[in-house]
Amino acid sequence: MGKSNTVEDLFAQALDSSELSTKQKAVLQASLTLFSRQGFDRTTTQEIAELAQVSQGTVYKRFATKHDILEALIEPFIDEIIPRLAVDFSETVSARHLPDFGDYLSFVVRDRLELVVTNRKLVRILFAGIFNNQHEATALLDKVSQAVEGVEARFTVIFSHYQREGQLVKWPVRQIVRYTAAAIISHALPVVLMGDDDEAAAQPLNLDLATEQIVDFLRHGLSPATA
Amino acid sequence: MGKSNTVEDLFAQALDSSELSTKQKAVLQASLTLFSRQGFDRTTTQEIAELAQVSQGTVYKRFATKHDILEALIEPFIDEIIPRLAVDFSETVSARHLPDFGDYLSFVVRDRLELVVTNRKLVRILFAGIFNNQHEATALLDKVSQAVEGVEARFTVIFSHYQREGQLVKWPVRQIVRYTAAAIISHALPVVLMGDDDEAAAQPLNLDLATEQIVDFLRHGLSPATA
Amino acid sequence: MGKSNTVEDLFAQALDSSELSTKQKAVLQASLTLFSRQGFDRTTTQEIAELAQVSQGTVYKRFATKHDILEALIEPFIDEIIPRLAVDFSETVSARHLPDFGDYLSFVVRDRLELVVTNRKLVRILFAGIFNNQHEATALLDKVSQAVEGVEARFTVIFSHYQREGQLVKWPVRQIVRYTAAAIISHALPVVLMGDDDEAAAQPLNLDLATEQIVDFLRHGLSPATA
Amino acid sequence: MGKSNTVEDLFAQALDSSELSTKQKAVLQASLTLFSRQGFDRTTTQEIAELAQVSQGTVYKRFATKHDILEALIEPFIDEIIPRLAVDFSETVSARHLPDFGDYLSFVVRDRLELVVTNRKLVRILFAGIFNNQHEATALLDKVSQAVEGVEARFTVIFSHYQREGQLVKWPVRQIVRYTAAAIISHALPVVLMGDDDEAAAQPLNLDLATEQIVDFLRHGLSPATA
DNA sequence: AATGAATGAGGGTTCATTCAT
DNA sequence: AATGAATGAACCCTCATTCAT
Repeated sequence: MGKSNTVEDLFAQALDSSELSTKQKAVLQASLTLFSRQGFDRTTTQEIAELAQVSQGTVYKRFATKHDILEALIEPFIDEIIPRLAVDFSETVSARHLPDFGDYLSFVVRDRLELVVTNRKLVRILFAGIFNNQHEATALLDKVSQAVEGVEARFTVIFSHYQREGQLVKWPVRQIVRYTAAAIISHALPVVLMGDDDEAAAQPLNLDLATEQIVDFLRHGLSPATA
Repeated sequence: MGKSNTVEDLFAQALDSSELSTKQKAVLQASLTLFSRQGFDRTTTQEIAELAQVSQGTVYKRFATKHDILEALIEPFIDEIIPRLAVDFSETVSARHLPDFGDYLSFVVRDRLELVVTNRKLVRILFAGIFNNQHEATALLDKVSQAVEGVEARFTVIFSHYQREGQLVKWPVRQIVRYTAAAIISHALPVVLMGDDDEAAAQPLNLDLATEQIVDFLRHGLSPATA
Repeated sequence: MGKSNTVEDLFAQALDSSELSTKQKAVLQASLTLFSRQGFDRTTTQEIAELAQVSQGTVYKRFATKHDILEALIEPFIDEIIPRLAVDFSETVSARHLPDFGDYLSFVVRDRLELVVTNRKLVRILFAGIFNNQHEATALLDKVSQAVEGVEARFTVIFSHYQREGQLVKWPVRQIVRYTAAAIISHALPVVLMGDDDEAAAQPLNLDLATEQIVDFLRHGLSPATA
Repeated sequence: MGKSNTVEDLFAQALDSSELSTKQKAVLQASLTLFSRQGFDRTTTQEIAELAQVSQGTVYKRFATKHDILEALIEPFIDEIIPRLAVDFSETVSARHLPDFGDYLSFVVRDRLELVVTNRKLVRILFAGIFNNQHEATALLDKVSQAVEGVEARFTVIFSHYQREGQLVKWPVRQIVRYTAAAIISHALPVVLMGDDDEAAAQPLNLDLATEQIVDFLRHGLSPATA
């Protein structure tokens, strides 16, 4: 059981646990699919009911409004998974004490890629919300900011190790994180944007290859040699 | 002045030229603001009419449907500006024959950053559309793909120059473009996501600083030295 | 003791007797309170179930529809209590043979006031139904008419006694009854309309004083002297 | 032009004036009829639209909610007509200086009867609301109380005149008003409760006869002679 | 060209009622 | 007898779109 399981488990937990009946879970699953496919506003509760093979009334038995369904999907992701993963993650890394920055990068990049790809429907919904609503955008950016701050110290420790050993440029943590994230997203974005209708084609990303390329890039940059 | 004007001019042209009356332009401007602020689906034609200080009937005098307004905003950006800029840009670059890859990067990065920041409302609308609708997403990805292909040859020429001189790693054009774009977006995203309600605070990005950081990153990468 | 018990007993009987389980009685009691407080249409079966501390299914175990609950509350009042009271009452009066019209009035007025106040929740429901629905109104007016007709002969006998002795004006029975009822209602209405949420404050009517005032009015009228 | 015109004019004014279009007035008229016939809660906006020969959307063009329609009907009656009539009325009476209490009573009773009968639909709606909702009941009782207080002084003046001349019992104003109102209502109630579907049969009350009976009652009371 | 009243299809939501456990 | 999850018809309301002026 590697990192990948953890991610999936956390999400599965969020859906499975709770006192949700089978039908309520079907409602959430259908909503996830439809919100992701055609957007929150263009998804009718009728459609949700049909896909979940449930009556419209059942949709409203547990969730008072359509927006509550959205929150039921997003909140566990925002409020639990993101911060928890951040902590788990940095703990795991320190524990392993990866001596080589390349190994560290491989680990981080692969883990993040997997997280995004696994939850790509949710990521799509999240981003749609952010781009659609400046309030949501600000609110989310704040949450992310706080989550990052909460674990920034850990990263500082980790990074300073590699920096002392001359394996990592001495930039502020945030800047290093930013470019790492950007490189990851540049690979993840097409996967996130592409349709999921054929669930079989849901793994169009070669995780190993992508990781290798990103790490290559992050280690050596575009320039083949330092001036 | 210089490049910046070009971008603005092109967009202004797209709005001014046409046979649009003052009121119709007000409609487009109001739609741009509202779609960007609260999303296409959550913007009513009533709201557009009010912000444009126009009757609801007037909105429909020129545009048959609400979606037509969206297209009137996006299409010039997609169909004309992007490809034209790509061409203009590569022509300008070849013409100038920047001998140093760093200079080239500075030029490219600053130009792109400015493009995104200037048109951030439109960018927001575009991304919201993409994340909200898998069809739109696929369609747009295709268009971008084609646009890139159209100018790929030019980039190949430019890049091979720097590559021959040992200033640029010998990766495929697409990969170089991808990471360049990713680094740019990592700086542009917060600006795009932040609200525009206070137009005065609309330039929270230090263009020079951001350009410098990105170029720094793209030239030397995270690693301070090559193994 | 005395008349008051009769009224309450009759109503209590109507609820207790039947083959109603404890829970079913709780349903009726909760319905009475809620229908009276917020109206039949604005009371949900959910609310009834909650106030009765019973599941929604239980509500429907005994009563096929929500309207059946209403009928279960109203019908005993309409079909049994009103006519029976009318009979009991006129019998009691004849039996006692009150020689003075003032004494007769005191007896009648107090009895009626008590009846209305004791059953004010039901009265509220009844009136709401009447004002809300012209069919119900007509139907009820008919029933009341019939009930009155049924005992009109008795009243005629009683009244003619007082009329012969010069204690009562020689108006038709209906007219005498009408004004008596009107005077009673003018005192009972505020009590009926006021809220019952604080059951302790449920007796804001001084029965003795009200009776005295009404009798005073009915005996002497507004004019202090006859022309 | 007698009193009757004044009452009708006031109500007509309330509907006609305002900046209501023909269709909006039709909506109000249809709502008045339907609310009165079958109650507010059992009237659908669909039915209102149909009776008003208007689309459902039109109903909501001027009134944001169904409840707003109710208020648009009731508020002018409560907030303007009632207090205004009270003032107009007492002024008229003082001006005329009716020397005989019987004449005064005739005037008052006829005027009130006419008011209630003319606006019987509204009265029905008002009472339904009161009996259906304890909050509304309390609120309305307060308003009525205030309105009465506002003109109580005038009545005191008028009444004391008759009282000094031995034409009126020396009871508090409120009590005299109460029994007068009760007697009026006892005649008006059947008319209010009866259906209006056949508008031709809308005058089932002989105004002259009813007035005469009530005045008779109020002057001499049930007792043919004072002890 | 512009207006704004009018339309009506369709959406989110409620709630009386049913039924498997 | 009792439960409470499930149902689905119907309701209030919204909003893109039309059209007479």
